Amino acid sequence: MSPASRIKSYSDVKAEILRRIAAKVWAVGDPIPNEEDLAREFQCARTTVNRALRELAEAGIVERKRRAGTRVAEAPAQDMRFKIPLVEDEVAAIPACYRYRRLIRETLSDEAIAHTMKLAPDAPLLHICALHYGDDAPFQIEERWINLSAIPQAREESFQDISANAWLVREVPLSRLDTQLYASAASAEIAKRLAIKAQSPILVIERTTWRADQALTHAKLSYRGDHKISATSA
Amino acid sequence: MSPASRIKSYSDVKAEILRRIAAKVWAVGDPIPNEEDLAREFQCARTTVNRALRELAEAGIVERKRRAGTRVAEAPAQDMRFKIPLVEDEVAAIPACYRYRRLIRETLSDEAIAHTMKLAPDAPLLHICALHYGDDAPFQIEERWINLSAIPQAREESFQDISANAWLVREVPLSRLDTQLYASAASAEIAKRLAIKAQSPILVIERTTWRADQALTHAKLSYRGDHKISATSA
DNA sequence: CAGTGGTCTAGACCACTAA
DNA sequence: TAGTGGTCTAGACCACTGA
Repeated sequence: MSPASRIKSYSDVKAEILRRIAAKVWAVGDPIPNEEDLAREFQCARTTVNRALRELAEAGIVERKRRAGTRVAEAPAQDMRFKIPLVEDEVAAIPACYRYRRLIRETLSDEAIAHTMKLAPDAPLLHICALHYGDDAPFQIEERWINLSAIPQAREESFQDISANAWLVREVPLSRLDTQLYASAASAEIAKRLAIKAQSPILVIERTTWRADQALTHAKLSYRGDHKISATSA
Repeated sequence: MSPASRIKSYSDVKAEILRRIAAKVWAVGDPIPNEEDLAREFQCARTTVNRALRELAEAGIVERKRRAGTRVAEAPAQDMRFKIPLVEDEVAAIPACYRYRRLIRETLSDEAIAHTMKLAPDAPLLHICALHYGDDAPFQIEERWINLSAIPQAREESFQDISANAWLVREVPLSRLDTQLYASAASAEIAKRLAIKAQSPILVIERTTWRADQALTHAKLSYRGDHKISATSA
């Protein structure tokens, strides 16, 4: 093998391991040497090799099991990180001029939403519907249901000047998100709001946010069909 | 503050920091103590605190700058990891019986695709079109263009029994992916293949895979509109 | 230019689990 | 039960960069 000429940092170790996998020195499914042996070969501390392998495992490149060792993963890295920024920033990045308009604010109960949020069918919800514009063209419809038992302070907020999304990011940081993404046909109402034809394809993101297994909010974000979500993965 | 009763591991440190952010002991935008001070408070090694903070920074919860210190991030963690598995596994997870059928295999040049792949307009491409079924219902259309200059060995493969996707994962591991995701209306041809009505909404994933800035393949994966992509994020 | 985070080291103990 | 990865420690040097 190569004399491990200048491998010093954990990222060097990562790069060298990636090189060997790409060059099929270690093929998919194959075991690779244990941390101690690699550390000896690369003349570095085991900690350094450990960090390299740990990060490769997080990225899905290798699979690690105690006692069984480390292997090149079978289905490497098919997962991607999509960045879903605040709409404000999304619009600003186009670039376009951002504008926000609240359409609806009401307190109600909704059986279907409550079910999704795992709440009692008659749980009190604050329902907000709003439009986000880019350069005066409708960009996204945000429909939001807030669990008032969990976030009572939402009662005090009009959401006239700040979107529920932005408010929640400030007010209730660090919630866990469940996200679903799918294509749908625009209903008459949605089509009107997005200024497209009824039955046009739209892209929908549905999200429920949780804190400690309690649902805080549910959101349905509708985009025109031509809206593209991008991601890059190493 | 709390006497830092039983904080021993880096994940305890993470949890405690998250707790303090959620409890607004440290509000969004605020600086938090440096690693040495935290290590003293938690009575652990700085390395332990470092790992906790590093992972929180990777997750977007905090922002770190040398000399300037660590702060609670302004727009915390709006990014998600979507897992896009091999179709085979996706179908098996439903669960349904997976079947594959190749529709087209041809060598051609395509200006638009070549442009996307940053190749010469007349670059030779291998074009594969195939259908993935779940329980005999069309599940996904895979259209694939392979850069034959980069992957000449694809000429030898019929893709009759193995999908381009599965073949590529084995043959060309570790490529970088660019992904785009959007909603569209089914063309007559696509509708027929997916056994849906023309103009129905479909979900499209387009992906280009790269190795060292050279495009290897481009893929267009079309799903019925009701197909949902899910993700969870801490 | 001083203080912060970034990383490496060498050694140790532990938890898990496959052989 | 032996071998692997998982983690902690204490100390050190370095790179960056904002006060």
